[in-house]
Amino acid sequence: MTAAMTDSELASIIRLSVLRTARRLRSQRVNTAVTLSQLSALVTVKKCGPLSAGEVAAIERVQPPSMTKILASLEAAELIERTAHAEDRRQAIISVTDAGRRLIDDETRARDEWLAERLTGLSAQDRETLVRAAEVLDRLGS
Amino acid sequence: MTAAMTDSELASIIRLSVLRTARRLRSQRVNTAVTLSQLSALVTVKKCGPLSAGEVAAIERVQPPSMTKILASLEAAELIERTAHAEDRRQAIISVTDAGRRLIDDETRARDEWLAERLTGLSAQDRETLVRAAEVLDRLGS
DNA sequence: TATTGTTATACTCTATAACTATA
DNA sequence: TATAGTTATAGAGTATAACAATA
Repeated sequence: MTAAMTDSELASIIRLSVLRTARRLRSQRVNTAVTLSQLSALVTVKKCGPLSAGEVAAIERVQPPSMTKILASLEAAELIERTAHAEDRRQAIISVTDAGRRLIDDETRARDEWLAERLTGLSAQDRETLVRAAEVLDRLGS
Repeated sequence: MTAAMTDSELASIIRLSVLRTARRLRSQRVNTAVTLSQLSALVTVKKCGPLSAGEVAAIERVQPPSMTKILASLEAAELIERTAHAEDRRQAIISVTDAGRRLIDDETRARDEWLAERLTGLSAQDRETLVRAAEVLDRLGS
């Protein structure tokens, strides 16, 4: 039956499912320290090493002005820091502070509680499906 | 390797993937007739038959005041209509108008274009994974 | 009193347009 | 001129608290 599904039908199913799941994840206000968008950017900087603001925006798939705001709040909270670029004074190299690393650990754990609880009830096959789907979704946009 | 993955690790992967995909889907401003949240509610009313406002909010997993706004805009655009409930005058029964049905067809096609384009490039196995993942995700929150 | 829904308000998220500083 | 980033502004999306109407 999946074989008979058109791209448009498949797209509709995925779109609605992703939208609703994202809504539920975003509404998990477990800890008011940082928002989900801030946490996501912070994780990216930690994972992908020191980056310029533009590079973080590209990876997170938001426009530069949106990232400016996110980074400003992270910097104000001393979760990231900026150091001068050696050759280009327009750019600043952004890296995660020790406090940022600690917060990622705490916040990720707290935020994932809701999701992890439900994942516990899944079969090994369902879990495998989700891991593969995450990989496929990430590949879609690149 | 998936077997060795903790719930928290799995949750992180899914959370980031869903967040970024949702961002991309939402930013698809292909047609300014309705927003993605409005379209989603409209599709729900069409699919699940005539519903009260509270029922739509529950299915869409938003709080009642959020749905009030969404429904008000849909009604102003004459995409839905309300009829009195036979027994309970607090409720109004919401249904999709003919214009609403036409808009769903047009808008869904336009919005899914971006996604459908990318889905075309996927293997049958990847498509199958996405369909199954959508089912698992929908099941998670219920 | 309990339930359904709305109004008032505020905050998050994100975008586009215009601007500054540097290359 | 072109590029990296920021500031200004606005609109979408959603929530909580307080309220009104009806059961």
